[in-house]
Amino acid sequence: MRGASVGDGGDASTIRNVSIRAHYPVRVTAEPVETRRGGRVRSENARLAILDATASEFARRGYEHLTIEGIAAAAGVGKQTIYRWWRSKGDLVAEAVLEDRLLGERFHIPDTGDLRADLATWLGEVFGMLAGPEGEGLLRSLIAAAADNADIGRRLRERIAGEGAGSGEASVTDRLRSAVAAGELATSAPVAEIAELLVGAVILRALSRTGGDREAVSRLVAAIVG
Amino acid sequence: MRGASVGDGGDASTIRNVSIRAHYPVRVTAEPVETRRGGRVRSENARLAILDATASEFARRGYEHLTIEGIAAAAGVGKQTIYRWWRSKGDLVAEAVLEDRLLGERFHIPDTGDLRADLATWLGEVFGMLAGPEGEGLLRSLIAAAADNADIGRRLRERIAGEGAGSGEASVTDRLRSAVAAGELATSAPVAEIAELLVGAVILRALSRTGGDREAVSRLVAAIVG
Amino acid sequence: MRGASVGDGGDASTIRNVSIRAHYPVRVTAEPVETRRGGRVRSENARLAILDATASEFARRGYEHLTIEGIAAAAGVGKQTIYRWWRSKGDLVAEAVLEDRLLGERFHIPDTGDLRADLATWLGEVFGMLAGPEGEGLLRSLIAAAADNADIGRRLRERIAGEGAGSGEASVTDRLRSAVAAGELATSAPVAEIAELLVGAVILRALSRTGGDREAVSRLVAAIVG
Amino acid sequence: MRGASVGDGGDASTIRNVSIRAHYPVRVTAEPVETRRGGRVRSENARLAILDATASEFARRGYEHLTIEGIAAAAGVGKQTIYRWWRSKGDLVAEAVLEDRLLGERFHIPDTGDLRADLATWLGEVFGMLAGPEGEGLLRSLIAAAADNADIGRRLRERIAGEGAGSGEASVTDRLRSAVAAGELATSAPVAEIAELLVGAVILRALSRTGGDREAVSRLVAAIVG
DNA sequence: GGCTAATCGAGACGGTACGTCTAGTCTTCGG
DNA sequence: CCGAAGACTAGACGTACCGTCTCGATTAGCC
Repeated sequence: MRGASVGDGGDASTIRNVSIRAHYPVRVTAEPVETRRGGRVRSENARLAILDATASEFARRGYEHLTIEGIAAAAGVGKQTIYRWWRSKGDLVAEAVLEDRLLGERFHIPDTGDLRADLATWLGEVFGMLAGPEGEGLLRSLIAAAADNADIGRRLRERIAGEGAGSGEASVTDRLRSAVAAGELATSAPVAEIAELLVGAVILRALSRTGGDREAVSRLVAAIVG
Repeated sequence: MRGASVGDGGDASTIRNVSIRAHYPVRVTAEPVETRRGGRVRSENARLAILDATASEFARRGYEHLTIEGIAAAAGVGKQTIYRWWRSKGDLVAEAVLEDRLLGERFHIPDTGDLRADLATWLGEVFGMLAGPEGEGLLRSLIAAAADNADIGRRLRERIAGEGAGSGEASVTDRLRSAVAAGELATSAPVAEIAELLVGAVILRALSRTGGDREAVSRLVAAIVG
Repeated sequence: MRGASVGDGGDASTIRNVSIRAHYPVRVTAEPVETRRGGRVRSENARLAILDATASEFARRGYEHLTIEGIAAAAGVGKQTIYRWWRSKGDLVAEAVLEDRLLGERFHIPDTGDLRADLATWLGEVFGMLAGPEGEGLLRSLIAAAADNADIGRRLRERIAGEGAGSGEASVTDRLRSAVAAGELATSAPVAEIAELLVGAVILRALSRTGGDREAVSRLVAAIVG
Repeated sequence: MRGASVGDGGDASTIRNVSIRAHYPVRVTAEPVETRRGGRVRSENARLAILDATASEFARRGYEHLTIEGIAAAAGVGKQTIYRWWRSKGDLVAEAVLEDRLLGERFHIPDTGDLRADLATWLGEVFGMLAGPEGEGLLRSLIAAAADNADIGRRLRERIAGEGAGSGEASVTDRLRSAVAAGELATSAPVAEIAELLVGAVILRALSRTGGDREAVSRLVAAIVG
């Protein structure tokens, strides 16, 4: 299936993020960058089409079966346009993760004031997602991607366990800090470590296909913030 | 590079394990198994050569760059002999993991009587292995393999976090139980959950390429068995 | 599709021909052959099943796509039973041709007393067969077989052009001789050469996919026995 | 044995013929061909290397044992480049025959003014070639190829028996016409049929491995142009 | 009736080649 | 110079057969 051609009208008005690599016309930083001489500028349309295609192909086929050719076809783009700006599919997926095209709101953790309940709710949701058919392979695909590409690994950790996850999404660490502020957790509580252990357990469950019922969830919560 | 041919002299005297699939002459169980009619029996030599080659290729190139052709060549075996007995490289690696060809003693956890110290030692070693060049990709490759193949995921969990890891290797859970028996840990301690959280954290560290110094290790230990 | 097993009841009562190779129980020649000691005798059932399967597979798929495995399966026979008695599929087809399993009556030439008319009839039939869907590939497959295997080539020539074609089938040469005897052709007529030229033309037409209408046929006949 | 890589420098200055298929830059016809948009053009270097390799492999191993992989390796070309432009080895050989890479001057027929002598000379040479070791399999391989592929069959017939054989090579028909013009043969002589019968006889001799001494040759000539 | 020996169906073995797919690079045209 | 298109070399994929090598099970002739 071949997507419609992107065209290249140049109406790059909907820039959503900043590219990782240099030689990009629209930038946040003000540095002039070796003042390019002549030549057509990079097409923002193409870039977005590629990232969109990456996200949808990733969701559809998983990281392992992701192909550059498939992405190029789905994006209506030449392969070279991808290779010109990204070194590998790992890079590509890393940027898609960075732009929050893959995780979405799937790892949102609530804040009702009751930390243990919130953690249980969150874990329950995530485990449910793992069991479900649609999200079944998503997290595992992300894990495979992270195993392959350092940037993805780092970003995945920041996004879920880290602090200041960006994109307005609260991470587990953020929720724990909120609990400390609310007096639910001791000030001395090792917030970062707890988050790390919790997220690690989720990943292990994803890898071992071990579902988790309500009781398993509460036992896990009790073990870490008992 | 082509390995020497396996030959097939039939001197399969060093059987190390039991095959996963049926139709195999040497078995532990006494069941006669649908009494074969005709046909040469499966070559144990070929099976072992394939698993050995799988292990060494895996260590050398990682799961993603593992090729069936490479394994066949290294094992001195026809490709069909692999495809006859395993459906995919995932299956192949799963059996190699099952037969302890990949992990070896790398995740051995000591038992000196001091649980916290032992856990710290173990975490330190594992983190060190992650940082080192040789084991650098090993765990991440195993994670990728587990993301791809359910059997590998399950087996990996059992082997490291599970109980009765088999092969005489003690798992984290085993060590924790020993601590409970020694009175170091309360009888009510959620042993399985602690092991899971700990192993999960290791996997997360592997994915995020986050090293861990001595202090980070002790903070992690304190957070979980403080 | 696997043919029913041949069984091996030993009721080899319907022997139709003599095997090419030695070590066969039923023979014309009386030589005792290195007096075998013990051992099971060759199964005539298996031999016939193999030749039948060869013929039907040949008709169905042609010489190029004939496979030993296919024949073995269709005959309900082990591959080794084929390799024990024939060296190649060429040998196998050669014996099938020898036993008239492939040509049948397809190249029968009539004898009405009018040589030219008979030749025209014969050529017309053969050309018609070439055009038809069923016999379309048959002659070409035989040609391919002959190109591959000397025995087949020789036998094919004998059977169609040669004298004493055996099997009660009259060859072109036989028909020409009959014409000489009837005074239709001069005693000095180069019978063998005429037959050769005629059959060669048929083969060339088969290879070049050149059909031949009634007129083309009579022109050919006129050119050779004008 | 792997041929040197073709490179692709674009110095395709020695174009020898016109490709069969479309989408090719160098053409005789002036038709603009659906005005290509983008895309690298077909490499003439690769095309020639493939056809050369086909010819040499054909001569060396014969049609049956010709392999696409062998040709690709000998031509220093990827397999896909072959499959992109030809559907089968039959197609490939057909184009090689079309470009006169296989027959060469081997079937050249002399014209001394004495038709019968010339035919005898020609037949003698061809039969000699059939007997010799180098050309032994060549004609039979071509026959096998023709049996497999219609284009080859047609072309083979044109080239040897047909008129206006192209490539400046005179065919048997051409020689017969010359004899008619010289008054050696009656104007009413069925030139085409005589050529066909003669060439057919040659093919039959090739298939049946029947050599032909001087006398056999003259008998054949006498039978057809007596 | 046991022994010896060669056959039978069956099917695993090391290999070769198939035709397809994708990687990453290179080359064309058009904007 | 960018971008779409698409040909290029390279090499792995999973399948089909090759011809060989065991298997257990028959089935003869000879003791």
